[in-house]
Amino acid sequence: MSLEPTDPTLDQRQGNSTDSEYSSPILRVAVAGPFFEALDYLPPPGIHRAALRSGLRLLVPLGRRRQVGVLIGFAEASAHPPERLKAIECLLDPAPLFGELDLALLSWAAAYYQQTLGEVLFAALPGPLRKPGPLPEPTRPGVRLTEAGWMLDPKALHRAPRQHALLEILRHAPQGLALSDLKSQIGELGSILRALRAKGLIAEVELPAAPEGPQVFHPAPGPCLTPEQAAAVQEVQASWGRFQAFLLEGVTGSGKTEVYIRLAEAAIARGQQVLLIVPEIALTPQLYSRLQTRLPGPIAVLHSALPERERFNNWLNAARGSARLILGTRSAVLAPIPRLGLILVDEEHDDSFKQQEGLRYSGRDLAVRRAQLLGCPVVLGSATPSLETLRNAELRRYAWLRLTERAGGARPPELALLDIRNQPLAAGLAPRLRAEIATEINAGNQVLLFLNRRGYAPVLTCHSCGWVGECPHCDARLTLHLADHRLWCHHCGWSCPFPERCPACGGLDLRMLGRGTERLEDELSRLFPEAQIARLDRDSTRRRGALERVLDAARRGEVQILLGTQMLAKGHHLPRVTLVGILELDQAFYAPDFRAAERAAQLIVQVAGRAGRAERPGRVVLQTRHPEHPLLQSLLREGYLGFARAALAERAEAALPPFSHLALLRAEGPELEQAMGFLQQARALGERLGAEPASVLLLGPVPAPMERRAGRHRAQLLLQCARRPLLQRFLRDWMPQVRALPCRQGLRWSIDVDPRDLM
DNA sequence: AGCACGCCGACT
DNA sequence: GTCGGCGTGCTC
Repeated sequence: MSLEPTDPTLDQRQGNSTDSEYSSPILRVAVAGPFFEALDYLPPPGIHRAALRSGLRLLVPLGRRRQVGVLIGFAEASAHPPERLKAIECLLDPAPLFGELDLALLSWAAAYYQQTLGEVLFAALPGPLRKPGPLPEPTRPGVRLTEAGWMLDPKALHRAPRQHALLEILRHAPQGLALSDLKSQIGELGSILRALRAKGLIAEVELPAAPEGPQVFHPAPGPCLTPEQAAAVQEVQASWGRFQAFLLEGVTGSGKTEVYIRLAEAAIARGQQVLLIVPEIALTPQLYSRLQTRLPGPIAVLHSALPERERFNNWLNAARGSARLILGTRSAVLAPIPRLGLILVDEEHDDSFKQQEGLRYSGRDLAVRRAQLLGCPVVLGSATPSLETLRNAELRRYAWLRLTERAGGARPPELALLDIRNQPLAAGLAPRLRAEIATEINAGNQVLLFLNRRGYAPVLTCHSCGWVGECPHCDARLTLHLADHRLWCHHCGWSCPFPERCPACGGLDLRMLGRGTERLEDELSRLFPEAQIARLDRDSTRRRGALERVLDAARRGEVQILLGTQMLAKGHHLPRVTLVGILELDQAFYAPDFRAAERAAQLIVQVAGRAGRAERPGRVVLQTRHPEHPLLQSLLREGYLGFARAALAERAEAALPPFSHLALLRAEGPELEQAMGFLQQARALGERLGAEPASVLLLGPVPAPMERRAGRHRAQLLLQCARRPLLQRFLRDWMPQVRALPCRQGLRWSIDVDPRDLM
């Protein structure tokens, strides 16, 4: 029978026909591609209507290609010309991967962040499911005996007992055994496997993943809750089954994690799944092992650094409901979780929740939105809540839970400003800080020094002619790294060998100005020759496990001075530290970026939180040339909340977030004029949109703060609006027009809704 | 994003 | 005379 209606009157008849093929509704399908809305398809012939359920992956024809799509809904009619509708090719999954609420979240995210549905979808799907193919069965890596392995005389390996033992075990498992099972039987086996593989006795196999059914666990008992923790747990439990956002404001060491665990326990006991998102991959292993001893049932870890297969298995366990707790970084908030009943966001203030490339979204904000869609509680935890979350708590949109005591009765660190104007500095340290460091070291304590700049020196200059080393591709100075004797651009990654002579005048008097962590380490070793010094920054921790090694050494007390960048601020337990010195954070309080002061205050409090976590009291010394700065003063006198109050007053004054909402249109190209021209046109379109959304302010375009970066010239147009819905409506009307603008060669642009910074 | 179509320079 | 450069436009 023909399915080619060309006459619209035919359509009429077909609409009324009883033939199910003609009366079937339109399928709305999200496909990977530049589509901001779902595409309409016809059902495939010969498939029963009931088999078509939203959340299924489909194979759809698109142009002359076939693409993966996800069925997100049904419609009675299509806006697309009916004769041009195609039928879907086939179903790819036996059962839907996404539930209605998962899909609602993804569609909402695409619309809110002005991204294509496909982009959001692909961010939500693990790699193997993005390819057009049936749902692969989850596997885990294993080994089995080869032909040679079976033939081998067991006596042949009498001089390698461990290899022999492994072969004996494998003889009883013709299908092979999973590496994880082998490991639990004979411990570390990397070298044994390598040896046997080299002899051709074993081969790798893919084994079916163990079914992650409910297992019998005997969770370790937790500590007694403090009254504050108990109250927090109780208050969240009072809102089971309905939407409520909570700010869990807990000073460092107050036991926020214990509150998460108790809540997760309770949700799991109700048969629900729990989502816990954390800002950094580095924080997951520690947290994972702690959760594992306390919570029943499988935990699925989801982050991008996981091997693809493992990530896929875990994703599937989340999607099929067998994982009880999903622990992940921001992208985990997009994963389908059918019985999700509680969402926890740890360190909610952290910038890394906002993805900066490609799909720009805030994991934290999506977590709140997801809880709202689901009707469940969401807990945002932090010692230093973001100003927007504090504002929401102040307005009672979020319930405000506070943990003010440190668990175990540890004293909070004392914060002091040290005015370094007119002070003779050595290694960048004022005499008083040097003296305090010496005292602590001599008393057998640890000192932590924070300097947020890696490398040896941020500037290399010629004393004869004034030449300064600059990146050929960026508007930035080159940082000198002595370890590899090179100059590096920290913005684009370009580098060159350290010059022998001045490239401009040939002079030999090249001087290194300023100080990074590498130089600080160098100078400290001369100031405190007997002290063991360890440095933690991206350069020193490049090798796998280096970070943990240094932290372990510090915890064992083998290190007296620990110095590093903001890497030090992130949740690591350093109970022996009694003195924290913060060098050079002044720039942050005067930086053009409106969030710089907030970030600096958070950093100070977080770094301070490393000190005196055990029975030893901690002291924090902040070196500054601006001890009178009002924000610094409020932080010193009234703590983080006092700072936040002052900073919020400044934001209100300037109508900056959270008192307004922003979107940033960025453009970059080989020439600045192109980028500016594009934004100029975009602005003109916005102005013509005119009268009604006049409440949206268009500011710019202006060149970006660092105009040239990686050889490209960048500019930006800022949108500011007092009310989020108005800004959203404006974007909805404006962006389609912006997308239609001609995009001349080499020009790239992107829209960033709720930008974290304006750089 | 792919992958077509389309209209102008250096090759057999 | 073609092979191929990537500018423009479409995909339900």
